[in-house]
Amino acid sequence: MSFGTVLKDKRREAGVTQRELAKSIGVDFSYISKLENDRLPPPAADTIVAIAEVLEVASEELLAEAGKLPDDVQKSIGESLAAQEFLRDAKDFDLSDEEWSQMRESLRKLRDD
Amino acid sequence: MSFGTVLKDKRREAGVTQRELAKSIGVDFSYISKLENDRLPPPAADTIVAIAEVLEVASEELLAEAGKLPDDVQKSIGESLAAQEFLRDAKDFDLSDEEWSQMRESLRKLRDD
DNA sequence: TGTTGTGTTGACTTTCAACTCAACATTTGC
DNA sequence: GCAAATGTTGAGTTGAAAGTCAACACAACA
Repeated sequence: MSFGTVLKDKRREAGVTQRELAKSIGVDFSYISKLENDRLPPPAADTIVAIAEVLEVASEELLAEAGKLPDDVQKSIGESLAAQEFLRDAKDFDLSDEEWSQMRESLRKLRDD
Repeated sequence: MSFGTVLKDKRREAGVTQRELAKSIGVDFSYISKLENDRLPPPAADTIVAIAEVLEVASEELLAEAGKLPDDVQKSIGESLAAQEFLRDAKDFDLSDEEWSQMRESLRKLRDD
């Protein structure tokens, strides 16, 4: 499932035309067409987030398909040495979805005093 | 402490000239000069990693100063929906260094059964 | 049948990242 | 104090990201 395929499916589920979607995020409609047919690489993270908002889907879904991180997340973890160290380890461990989910739990526990 | 300042300090500590460093990573020496004086934005993540290797410093240190993630980490977490969800939460929590360190501990515990 | 709404394609543009090249300036060792 | 080593600066290059614009295709339906 490519980014284009997912985008096309989600857009249709939302009952929106390419022209409508394009207008509401401020790009040319032909650009949407090319994305849906994988003629162009996925757009910038901001644009993906804007698309997700219009189509009312979780932005992470489209972002992951595109292999991009939202800009704010990218910035906050990129600037933190401690976060970088964590991510290096996490990458080396090659966590499963289930394990990432458990890490989310650990996060929550860290905070719910 | 800018990227340039850190680079200059680390390079001098390593006892290496701009021309030597430049040659060993395959860029022009004038580029190193501009980086050290913050006349240009930090280089691509790959280049930063290459610099760190030559200077024998932990790449994370320079990467964090530049606000960049190494390409392999970027790729592996960018493509994972579960990782994205974790990072969204982590960013919202705005973890301290100490807390990131604890998360690393949780990671380790997840694996050493 | 023709016109309206929707999607596709090719060629081009604009901006930026990541540099290089040539010239000049400054510092350091003798 | 001068020559060699080292560092700085301005202008230009190259390639890729993120699109635009104009033209055409196609389906459907009045």
